[in-house]
Amino acid sequence: MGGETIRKATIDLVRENNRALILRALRRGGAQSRTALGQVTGLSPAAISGITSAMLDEGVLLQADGESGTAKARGRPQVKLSLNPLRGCVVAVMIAVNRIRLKLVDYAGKECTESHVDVAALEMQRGEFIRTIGDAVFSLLDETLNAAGPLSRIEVSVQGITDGAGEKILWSPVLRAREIDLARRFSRRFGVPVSVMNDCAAMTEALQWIDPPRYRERFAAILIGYGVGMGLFLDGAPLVGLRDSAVEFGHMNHVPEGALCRCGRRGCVEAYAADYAIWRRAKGKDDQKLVAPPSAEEMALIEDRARQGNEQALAAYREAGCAIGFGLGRLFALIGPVPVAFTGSGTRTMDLLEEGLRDGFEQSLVEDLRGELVFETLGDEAALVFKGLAMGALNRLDTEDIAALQVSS
Amino acid sequence: MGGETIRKATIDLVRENNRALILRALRRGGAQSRTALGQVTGLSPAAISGITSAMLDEGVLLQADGESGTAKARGRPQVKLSLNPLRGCVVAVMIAVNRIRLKLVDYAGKECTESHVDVAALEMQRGEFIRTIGDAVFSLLDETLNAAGPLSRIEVSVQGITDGAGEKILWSPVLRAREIDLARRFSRRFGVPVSVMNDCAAMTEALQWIDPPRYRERFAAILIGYGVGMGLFLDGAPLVGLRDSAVEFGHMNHVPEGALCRCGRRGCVEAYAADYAIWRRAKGKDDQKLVAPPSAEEMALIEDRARQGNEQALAAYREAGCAIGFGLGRLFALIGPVPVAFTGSGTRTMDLLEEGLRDGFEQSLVEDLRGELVFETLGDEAALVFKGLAMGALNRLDTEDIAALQVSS
DNA sequence: TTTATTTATTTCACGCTCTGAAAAAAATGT
DNA sequence: ACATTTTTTTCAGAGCGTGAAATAAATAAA
Repeated sequence: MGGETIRKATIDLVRENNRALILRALRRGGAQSRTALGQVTGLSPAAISGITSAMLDEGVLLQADGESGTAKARGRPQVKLSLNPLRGCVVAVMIAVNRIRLKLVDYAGKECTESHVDVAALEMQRGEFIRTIGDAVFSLLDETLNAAGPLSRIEVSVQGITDGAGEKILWSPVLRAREIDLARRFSRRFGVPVSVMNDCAAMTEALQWIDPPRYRERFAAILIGYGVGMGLFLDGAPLVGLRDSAVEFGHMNHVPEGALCRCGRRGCVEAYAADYAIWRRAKGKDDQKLVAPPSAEEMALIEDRARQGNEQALAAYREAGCAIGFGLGRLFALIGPVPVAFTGSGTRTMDLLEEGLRDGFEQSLVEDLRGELVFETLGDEAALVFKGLAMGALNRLDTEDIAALQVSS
Repeated sequence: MGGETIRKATIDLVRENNRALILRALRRGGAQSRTALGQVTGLSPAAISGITSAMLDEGVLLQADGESGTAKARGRPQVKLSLNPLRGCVVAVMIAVNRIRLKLVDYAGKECTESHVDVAALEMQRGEFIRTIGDAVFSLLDETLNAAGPLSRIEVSVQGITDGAGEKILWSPVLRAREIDLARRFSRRFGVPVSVMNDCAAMTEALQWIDPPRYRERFAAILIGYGVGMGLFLDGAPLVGLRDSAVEFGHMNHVPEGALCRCGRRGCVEAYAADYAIWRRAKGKDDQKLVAPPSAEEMALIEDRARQGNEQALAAYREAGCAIGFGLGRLFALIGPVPVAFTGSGTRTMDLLEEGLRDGFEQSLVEDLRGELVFETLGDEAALVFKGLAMGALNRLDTEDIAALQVSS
């Protein structure tokens, strides 16, 4: 309301805005006729006609010349327009512990090819690491051949902290190097825009496309597993810090002077809710001693024990849930209640966490006015992250590159 | 980046945007020549000429016909344009405990008249309360006579919770009634748009105008006194909840199962940092018992005692600061570090709070990466609130009413 | 098979925007 | 009185969306 930086508007801005409007309608609603686009966007038939014919010429759109979907209607049949898959493609890169996964998605949003590289990233030098990813992208492009258009964007996700501009990895628990300027290095090598984002931020972009009624203006995505991460979507965009990717829910303090966290401080949410925290609590270890990250098998053992009624294991899950619940309560105290999506390996035991979670939430909740805690648990976080990376990249491609009017034409 | 709802753009949008741009330049930079406006906005001389001549005709702008500020320059002298004070006026209403204060500000931003009504708001019925404020606005308008233009907007602030749309007071500690729909009632009586906002939200709007270099994109305003409130400015606009005014920093949990708060829950920041919390701690009272709000004299007594080295009093201030420090650390964990402005009666003892504040902040801080805690203490909160109300109202008047092109013309 | 009807899309005149260049205005210097 | 300098206005030009009319492409009816 107060201080958005307004910029000068020219006539071009109108066209760019309306081009983006039409692209978004097609991306969200799939192939549509010009008439349908007119209804969705509110633009006049004349405007739709002008804009789409330009985009057809540019090779951005495709006209469904063949059959008409709506047969035997009375008048002239609608001709459906769709995004041209060959207009370009984006590559989504997900950096995980010891494995880099890649997917290539065409302009229409279809996943074409994928690959992965197993690497000991924690032991790699910055240069080698960057080269490895670059080579993997190159191979994937090679493999795709002519199944998709030319590379248009690369989008990278990583667990950890990226910079606010989406250019660098500042720090990641899965990497040894710091301050890795992926964007500059890759955009030089591939000649296309490159962004880096936190994996939880990528998940929020995905949720928006997967379940728009629920995840619309404001919502949060929480990843529980090796650590605890959060992506926050606020007023139509992922919240990103001015200097870094912000949203360090896992390292928000839960209890002053509380349990020891990997980060060296005490009482972080993560020190109660991450794998290692649950494990050490269930094992009755000193919560002021750090433990090595437990394996999936070890966590399964703890889970079994809890399900068999072991008090200490149950308490570990309860306290983990409680830390998250208090954290959510504190978040809601600051930005109001928002729907939450949980993912990650830690959500396998969501039923064990839930009691503590609701308990902690209730205790830290401000007012009964504030509405209920609305959350759901989503399975495969990797699929979410990829979806978010791809849709984010395509969306930026639409608005920044394709909707934008070329200076020379 | 992801999902801003784009709307259809027409040619009118361009004009409206550029009109708003020029109005903002004049409001921020004071009277300026057309040339200067061109440099600030980036618009061509032709565009500036067209827009300003329309606004002069409409009576929005005023031309400084008399002397030229920059004498004896070589060429044709610049003619300064300014906002026409008589274009309209706004009334800012600040609802405080037992006193309602009003200021009338002309379109150019000058405070014209002010008044106040002493009322026992806590004992008033909804209808009587609304009528009392309305009458006060009426009297103020009467008193102003022709010193300002016609009433264009009313902006009301209140301590407590307003709705997200800025129409109702949902709950306030200084009022008995709930769900007071001021906007509808007043806009019917006065025939102008009316907004209601939380007092801390108003302060953020003020900070933006008072010290733009420091308070630009993101910052927080914290009011310490009878209670603890916060206004959060995020990406160019005050953060407001979807259903209510959100940002309940004072009732964000500090310690699970902690001290008893006025709100009935335990461990809220306010239960450590508000007047009554400091008082009861310094007096060695049970922190699980609520106490009546201490008077200014009683608080001064506690302050004296602390300054004389009384351990218990010092601890009260230290713990109050600590609660705020932890709260800030948690806020920063979620949205990244932002500059903070403190106001309110509680800041008289900022020196006593500061040690605990920095201590708590350090303990809850995530990384040394995250930058230092930058804050300042500002004196008179009422002045800030009024400034915020007035500038907010004028800004909305500019963008929503004056920049907007009339349908019939 | 031909004609009427219906619906989708395109075309065109119009009014609006900003821009760039040229013209006009208003001061000072010579 | 004329040249110079700077500000402001004017005007042609290109681009945009709109609304109305024209065109296209199908089915239903004759």
